[in-house]
Amino acid sequence: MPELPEVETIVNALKHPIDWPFPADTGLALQPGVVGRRIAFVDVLWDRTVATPGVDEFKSRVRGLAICGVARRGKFVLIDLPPLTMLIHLRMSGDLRVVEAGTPLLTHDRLRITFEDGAMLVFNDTRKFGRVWLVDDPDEILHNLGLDPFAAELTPGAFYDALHKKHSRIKPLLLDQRFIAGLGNIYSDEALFRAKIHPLTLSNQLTPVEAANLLQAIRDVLVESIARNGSSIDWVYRGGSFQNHFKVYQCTGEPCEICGTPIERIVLGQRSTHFCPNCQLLKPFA
DNA sequence: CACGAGACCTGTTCGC
DNA sequence: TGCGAACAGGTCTCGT
Repeated sequence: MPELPEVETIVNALKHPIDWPFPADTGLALQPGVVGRRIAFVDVLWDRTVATPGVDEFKSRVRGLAICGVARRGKFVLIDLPPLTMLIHLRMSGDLRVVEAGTPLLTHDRLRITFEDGAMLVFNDTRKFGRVWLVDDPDEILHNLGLDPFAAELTPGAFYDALHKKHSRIKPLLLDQRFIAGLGNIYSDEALFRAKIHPLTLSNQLTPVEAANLLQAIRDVLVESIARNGSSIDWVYRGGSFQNHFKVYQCTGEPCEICGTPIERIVLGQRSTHFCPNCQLLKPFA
């Protein structure tokens, strides 16, 4: 489920007061958080979930550490465990939940952290793409990430300059986490639609006004999604509702909300790409 | 440097 | 009904 709004929603939930009661279901919004809890032990149910260090060292190094904070960087969840940092990437199907003592494991649980008070933080990941790192310095893992879309340094001018240093089609470029950190397939398509930019447009063909519009569209769509706890699709359900506000993503064949033209789907960089062929005209290559 | 293909995984949905 | 193909929120690596 994880693009920036979904990760942000999960991180916000992990920051909840730890004395909140556990809800009857596994709903995200009402679960207690983890900040302040101390780790008793860790169960690794799928070894490859642990990216670094080795499973045994991972387990021994986190034992006894207390969580002092939780944050997001791009699509990474950062768990501050002085003197270490745990990083979690949910990839395609990862999910985190906090459960009370005695709660049984679910089918696709891959890693479980049990705290001294009995509560548990569980990483569930159907497709096994998700990874967890334990490092001294988070920059070991994050050093290649681009700016966060909300970073103050990412001014319209800076965004325009970055676009013009590249000669890439804009859609795959937005998915490149080294270029900008946090966008995925949904929000790239939705932002390009809002900015009326064709996904095949070359990045260095965008004008300053188009660049500014695109940056604003990215921020707008992310803010709106975060306000709705992100998007929930198919069997990966987190209680978000932004999927009800998609304008193009998975709307192939449906009329464009602006002009009525059927939304088209193409494959770009091996990812489904959705756009309105009338609102998002492709400029002739210069 | 830019891009496409293949890997890594499991599950659901679609088409015949 | 059955069965294989296509597809799914991500990212890495390799070859051209």
